Amino acid sequence: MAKIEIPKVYEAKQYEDKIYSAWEKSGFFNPDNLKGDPFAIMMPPPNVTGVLHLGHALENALMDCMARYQRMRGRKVLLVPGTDHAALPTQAKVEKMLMEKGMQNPRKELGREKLVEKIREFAEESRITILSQIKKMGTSCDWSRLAYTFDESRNRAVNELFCRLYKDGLIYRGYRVVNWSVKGQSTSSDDEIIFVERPAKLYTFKYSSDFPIAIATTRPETKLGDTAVAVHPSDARYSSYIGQVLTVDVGAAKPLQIKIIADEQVDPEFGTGALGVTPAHSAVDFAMYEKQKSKGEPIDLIPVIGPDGKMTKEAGEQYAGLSVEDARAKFVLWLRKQNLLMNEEDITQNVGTSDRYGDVIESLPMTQWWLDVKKEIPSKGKSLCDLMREAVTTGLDGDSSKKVILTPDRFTKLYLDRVDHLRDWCLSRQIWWGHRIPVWYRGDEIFVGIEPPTGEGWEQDSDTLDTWFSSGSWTFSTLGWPEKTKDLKTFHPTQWIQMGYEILYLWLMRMVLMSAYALDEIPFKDAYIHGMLRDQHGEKFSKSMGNGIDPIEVIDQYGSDALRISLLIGISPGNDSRYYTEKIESGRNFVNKLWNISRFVLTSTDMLSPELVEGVKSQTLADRWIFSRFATVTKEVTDHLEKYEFSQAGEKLRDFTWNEFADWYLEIAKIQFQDTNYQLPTINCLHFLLRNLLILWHPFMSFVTEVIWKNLSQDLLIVQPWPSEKLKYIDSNAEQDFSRVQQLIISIRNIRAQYKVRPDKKVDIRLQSSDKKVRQLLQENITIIKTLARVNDIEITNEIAEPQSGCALVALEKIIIHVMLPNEDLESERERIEKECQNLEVYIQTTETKLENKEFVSKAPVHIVETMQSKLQEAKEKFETICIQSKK
RNA sequence: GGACGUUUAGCUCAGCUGGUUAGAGCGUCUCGUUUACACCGAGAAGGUCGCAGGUUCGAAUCCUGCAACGUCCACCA
Repeated sequence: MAKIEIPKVYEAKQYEDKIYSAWEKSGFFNPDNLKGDPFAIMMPPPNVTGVLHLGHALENALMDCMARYQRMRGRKVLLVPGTDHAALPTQAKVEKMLMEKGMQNPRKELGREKLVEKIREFAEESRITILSQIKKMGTSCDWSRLAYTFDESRNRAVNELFCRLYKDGLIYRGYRVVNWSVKGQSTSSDDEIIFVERPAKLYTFKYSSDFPIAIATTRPETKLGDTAVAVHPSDARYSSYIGQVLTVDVGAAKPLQIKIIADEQVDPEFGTGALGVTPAHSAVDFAMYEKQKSKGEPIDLIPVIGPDGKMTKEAGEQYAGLSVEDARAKFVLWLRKQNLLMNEEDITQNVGTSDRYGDVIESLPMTQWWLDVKKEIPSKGKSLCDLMREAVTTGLDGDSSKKVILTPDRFTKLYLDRVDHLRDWCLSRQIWWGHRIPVWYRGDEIFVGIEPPTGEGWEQDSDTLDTWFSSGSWTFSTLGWPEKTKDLKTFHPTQWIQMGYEILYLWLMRMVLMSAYALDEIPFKDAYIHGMLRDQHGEKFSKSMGNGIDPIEVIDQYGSDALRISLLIGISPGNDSRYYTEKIESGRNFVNKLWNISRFVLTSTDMLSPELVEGVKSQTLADRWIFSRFATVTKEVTDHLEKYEFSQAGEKLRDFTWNEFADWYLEIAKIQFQDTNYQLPTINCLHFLLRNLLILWHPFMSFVTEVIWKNLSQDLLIVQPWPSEKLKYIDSNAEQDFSRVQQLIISIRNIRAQYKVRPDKKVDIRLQSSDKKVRQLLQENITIIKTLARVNDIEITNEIAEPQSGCALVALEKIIIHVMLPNEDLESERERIEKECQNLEVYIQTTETKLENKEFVSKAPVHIVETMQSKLQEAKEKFETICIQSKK
């Protein structure tokens, strides 16, 4: 059989694309071609606002590692790929691009149809890029089930959900205060507001000179729409005024009717302890407005700011049409002139801004579509909030099999806190890129339905739905819901999902809500929450910082596997991690190491028949040792992966591969090749271990393992069965014995290095042990010791010999090593021994003290005490031989 | 104002339910062109585990307090 030619260096670029197509062609990405219990993972669909960044590379690494592991474990794995149309962010992005190209107002200039077309073009381009990037990352997803949050079947799911929720009375149309972006000319949800700190002025004033209560505000211009003053019910200063209505004229269109109301939420300590209530322009004040209404003591609501961000007619002639800032200045000036302004104070305040348009969010009253999260669902007797709470605590309906487990656990608490603070969700957006609200109007008539109504004159609501409304149904809309498909039955609820903590509220909660409502199911059993990827200084990656890194460039340079392994190792769930060049270089180095390990195994041995590999028989100590270690590591890696401890699994596997298999076993295999008795079994061991290592590594480094595998088998690695925990290989005697030999070799190397013995110079040694078994062990492994420690002559003896001059002395457990130094250096040898003796003395002393402590001996577990005793004994023996003997 | 996270070797981080003399990668130092690999090999140096208390026979690990950094939340108008 011809020898195999394998290049010295693994060039990832040459193989990756070919391997990916081979996988695709094989059909194993599609669970229909697999057997076993279903295991579904839904890919968090990347937004088509842009292309993938390093964070996505981390996500793909996590998902694909899990998918491949489960597939090899014999599960019917479905990983659904997809993208998100990201309604408002995408429209905002395209509008911005159009404006940069010179357009003033894209919506006006293009109109609905043309603008949507522009956005679609952009989105399609992004989608195509994203999908190809996912392939570059090696993600083993089922492309036949590719989904898009904005495609037809997802639209059907969205409409169906909307209609059901409407029929259950959970979706309603209401005139309420919304978060309004003037720049974006649209509402946004509470979750899409970013609070930024900025300096502001807190003005304290009275509405009129005879008004009994002063109020404080940072938004004086909104006070033109005040209809109440709220005080704390137990605030003695103001209690006598509660219930009174006072009329003031501050220059608004009509004199204001200010009612003094009591509200628990007012902080008597802040400002004057009285709050000017502007129901139209504050969510908090609006809540008071509603409270008053339900109490039967209504107050008015006067919008003084319009959707264009300008003051309205209600604000009064002199203010109408002014910008908020101008109106504020003018109103403050007026207050000052009237001598009503009592104080001006610089403070910092948190102001909400639109996450996409960046402008300050105005609170305005508008008629919008809302989802009531607190209202009882007729058929269930509980609210959507209740369902969300149940899903992570008791399980839905108290069924613990319907419980979502978050990893790490601490996110459960954050989730629950959030559920408690949830307010009704504003669903409608005044943008055009998105699922159009399935509601039609004709005069006063309203029609809500999946299909448009029949008859003349109906007009569909021009608004679209919040983008998260469609992503919320992702786990089941991707499986064909509302049809009762086979996929839905097989794969829902899904098993596992991963996502960053930044979308825990935005997405995870909404998926739980939708799934619990529509299917009475949780969307997934396990959610793994990962941290954010940051740059080397711990800064967020961002466009404006210019520190972005293109994952595809990294893959081009270092390979997909190197990127993957460097993202997976050294992370812990929920915590941020840093990305830097050294990390990926060491990933690349390891990939190459595995490549060269394989190169050695494959080129230095002829190809073997599979039968021979299966019938492997380990013979030597080294064989038994490496098999035992392999079995232990297999079990550890499996256990870690079962617990989603990717990093630890990878680390253990790397340590085994590099520090044990390559550094020790491979070197010993070279020695065993020299002996015809061991040659064949050694080759066999190498092949067996290589095969299994490739399997264990496959979830972490899919490409390179598959490339190497080609040399071993006709079949693809992707569906090879995961090695069962070959516990029969575990051999603690072999591990102990081998470790003795290792210690010995390391000690000799150590002495050689210390005394600068040239590498080509072999030394003579004498090994003394009173233990017959140990002497036998040394004798059996004498060739290994000679070769790896570069030793010429070894004398193994029972006799306690006087150390000769020019000889270094090292004591190991049950072995004393005499290394004959070619160049005598008595001075440094004495120093070395003295240092060693000091260490031993300290250790012996502290250990003896511990063991003399009766409480320790009586209370500590037996094995701890026993280990300590034997360690002490050993140390004492060492001390005896080295320190006392050498002093003679 | 709350909540959460982080603080371990020069750097980046592991260390699960408390138990051998605290680990890894990178970097540093010394030596090395041994036919798998210099994207390598051999060896070494380097840590009072943020601070102060407490619980315990025993604490990096559990409890309390404090500090620094970070993140999220909240209506301080």
